[in-house]
Amino acid sequence: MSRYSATEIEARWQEAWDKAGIFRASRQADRPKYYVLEMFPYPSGRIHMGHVRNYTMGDVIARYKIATGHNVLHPMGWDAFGMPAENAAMASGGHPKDWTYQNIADMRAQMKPLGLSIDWSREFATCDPEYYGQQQALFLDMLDAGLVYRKNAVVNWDPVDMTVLANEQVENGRGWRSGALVERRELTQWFFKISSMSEELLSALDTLENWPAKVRLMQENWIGKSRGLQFSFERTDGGAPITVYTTRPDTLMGASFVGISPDHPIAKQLEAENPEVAAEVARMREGGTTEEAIETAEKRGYDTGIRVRHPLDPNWELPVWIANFILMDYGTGAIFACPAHDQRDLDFCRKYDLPVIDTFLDLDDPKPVANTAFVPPKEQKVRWVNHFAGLDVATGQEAVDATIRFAETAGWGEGVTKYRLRDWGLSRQRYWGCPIPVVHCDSCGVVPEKKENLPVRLPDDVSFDRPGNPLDRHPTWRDCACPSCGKPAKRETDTMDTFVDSSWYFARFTAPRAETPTVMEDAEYWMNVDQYIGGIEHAILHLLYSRFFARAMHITGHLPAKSKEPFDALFTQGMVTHEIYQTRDENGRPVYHLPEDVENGKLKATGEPVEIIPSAKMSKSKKNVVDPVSIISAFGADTARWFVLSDSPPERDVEWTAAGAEAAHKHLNRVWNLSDRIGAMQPDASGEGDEDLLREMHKCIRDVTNGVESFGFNAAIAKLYAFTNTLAKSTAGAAAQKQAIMTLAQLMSPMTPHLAEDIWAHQGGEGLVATAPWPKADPAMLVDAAVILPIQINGKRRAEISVPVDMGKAEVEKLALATDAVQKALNGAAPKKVIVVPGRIVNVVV
RNA sequence: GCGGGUGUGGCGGAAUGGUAGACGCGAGGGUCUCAAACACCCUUACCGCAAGGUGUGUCGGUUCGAGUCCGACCACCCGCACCA
Repeated sequence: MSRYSATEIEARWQEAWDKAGIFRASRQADRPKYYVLEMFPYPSGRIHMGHVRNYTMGDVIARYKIATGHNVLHPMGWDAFGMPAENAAMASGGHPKDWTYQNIADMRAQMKPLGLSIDWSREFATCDPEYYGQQQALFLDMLDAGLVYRKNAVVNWDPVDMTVLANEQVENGRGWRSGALVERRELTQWFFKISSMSEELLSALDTLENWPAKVRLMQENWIGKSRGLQFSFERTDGGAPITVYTTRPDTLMGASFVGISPDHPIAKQLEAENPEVAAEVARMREGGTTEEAIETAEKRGYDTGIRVRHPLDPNWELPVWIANFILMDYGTGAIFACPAHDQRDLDFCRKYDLPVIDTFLDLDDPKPVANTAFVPPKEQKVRWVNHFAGLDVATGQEAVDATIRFAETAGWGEGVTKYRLRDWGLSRQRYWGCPIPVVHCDSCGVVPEKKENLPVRLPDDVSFDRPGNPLDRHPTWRDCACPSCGKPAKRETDTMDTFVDSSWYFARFTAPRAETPTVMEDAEYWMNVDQYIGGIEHAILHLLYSRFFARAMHITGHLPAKSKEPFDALFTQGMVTHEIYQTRDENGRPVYHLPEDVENGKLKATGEPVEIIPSAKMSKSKKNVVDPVSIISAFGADTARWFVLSDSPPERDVEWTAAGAEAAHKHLNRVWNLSDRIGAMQPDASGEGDEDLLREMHKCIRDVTNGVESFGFNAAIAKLYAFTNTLAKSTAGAAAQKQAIMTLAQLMSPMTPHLAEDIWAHQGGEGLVATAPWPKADPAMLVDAAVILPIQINGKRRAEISVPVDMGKAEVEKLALATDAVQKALNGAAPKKVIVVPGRIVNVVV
């Protein structure tokens, strides 16, 4: 008898797959294709358990699809541009390129032992000139198509990273990577016209049926479509009218004041002229922009002294206030406040003693607003106090529509649809990114580089001893000839946001070595991604940008029309979490400890007890990390794969526990021993219960297949556990047991491919289990001859009977009524009602 | 504040409106062993000696029957842009 040695068999089978080339994808018109993709990693240098979980899920799908006859594309690459490489270069003096490629080599070496069914021949990194050169070509095509433009813009400047951040990359007023307070600066920037597709990107969300509803909703909110009324208030001093946008124009008769943002041109003008305003506005701008700060921040306002006329009553004058809760970059940066129906406005008016006017009342409880604004859902009917368009009882939505029509007819306002989505600023003042392929010429202006000169390569001879962009201070790289007039000119030194790199890599995988961004035949064949898998953290940015890019690539002829939505199905997996072990230093500050240094709640080294903090996402700072490499060397890849799939539903977080990992390993050992035992049986040995075993086997095929198809990996694994237990206890003959163990190996092969392969070979299976056709459940074997029916009395289970599966309702009822429990409950009386659900249950109502 | 999600044993979690707690962990008991480890077997929602009763966050409702459907509420988690 031999022993299960994961290290030995895993290396052997990986070599066998490699040799057979079974994961190499090529176009085959006669087979259905399947493209499965996991979000590609940033090459940090170390894989973590989150990667293992992400790639294992994709691998299960990929291997299952291979077994069901699909031509599978399952590629892998590296999201390799970005600031950590520059940070590392600044910290330790190396070159971002060397750092990145070394990390890629390290990570690839850590990933390969996982035994993933990846077509490594398609691998690329976004920092390969062959990739970013094609990205530059795409950029030029998009420029041609009017999808890229330059404008002066106030940008978020990160003073630590010395770079511009997209609005979306600013978190609570701080840079999302550096955490530094963001400053506002004006620069000329390149923008993608993503806002030109707002409506399209919004309405197409409805077609993404196989995306999580949550992600679609997040994108919907991000695009932020609203319908409202735009109109102007005339100033009594004859100054330029103040234009406001409102989604509740129906409350105009409840207007209390006009509010403008501290960044509104009028506020800025007053700020420049009047020191008192300047001081007040400065106070409004300070204070955190965090949720908490905003929640607790007091409403602040300043009466400008400006007065405006109400559009419906020239004698009605409203004051104009600067208010800290009005944002300049939404709508027009000016509003009218209706305190009766907006809590913010109400708080403000109570503070500054401004009037509160009810415009509509609750039908059931028509009392005036006191200190809580009356804000019913827009679908709720309310009674109007004084509606200029003559409404009496109507919903808010009806009133909004009526008001817009009224204003348009009267000519003092217009209905406007606005989107919150803003254009995507892509310029970054960084070295380690894709150079923007344009040239600045004194005579010709901004000139696109010629395609034959692509890629515009990053120079290698750069240093990072000073902050800022080394391309700016490079002695020769900037100098070039103008592509248009040939005179000396300067290259653009900005590089692209790394979100550009990840916005089309999925398309590049279909033709990774092509001399054009894509090849239409390959894109036609392989696109779309049938199943995309990744973290929820990319719900908005990456996925929205990719949707935009896919459309842009269609417009520029790089993708077929069907790829406008590039990801047919999306799955967002949960995180891997772990308990946190903490002690405190002499100053009471927390000190964290790696799980491998802790045993039974004590530090291995000193015996000091640790405080155990409930599980959280694995993070280096909390040291609650488990290194996949050490798990693989201790237990093997199959154990790690099995465990990350087994304990929780894939969309939820899974808690890594040492006990769980050991249990997974024990189980795989048990399966291996089982195969060993069955292999040693006399081939013609007969036994008891062949049919029972095979029936269970077919049920297991059905359940595991359903589980894999529906991302119920944990449920599929539970069924595999149960069937293994059944097989271990079976006394069936050798032939049945052999069939059972081989089927078990096949069903396990997407999750634990190496072990499955070894068992398959041990049992004399033909070829590789990786390419063996997926087993089919025989419907006839799924139906049991007899079924146990629970008997309920008034909905409570009291007894059970065993009946043939095809027994008629009347007969079942007779048997049920004859049971002791029912007889006792009836006590001679007739039942009020008997419900018989065939094959399920009998309920007797007494 | 707005939007979304989740609440089931000691723990992770199963359950097309039909036997709540599959499967795993942990725990307890046993076999083997000089002993331990490994392995294997049994038990394990709670209360109760038992009969029996109670149980899926809380309260109500629909139903022959509710973890599942409906209403209100509570708690926790996630996202967000005070979005007019």
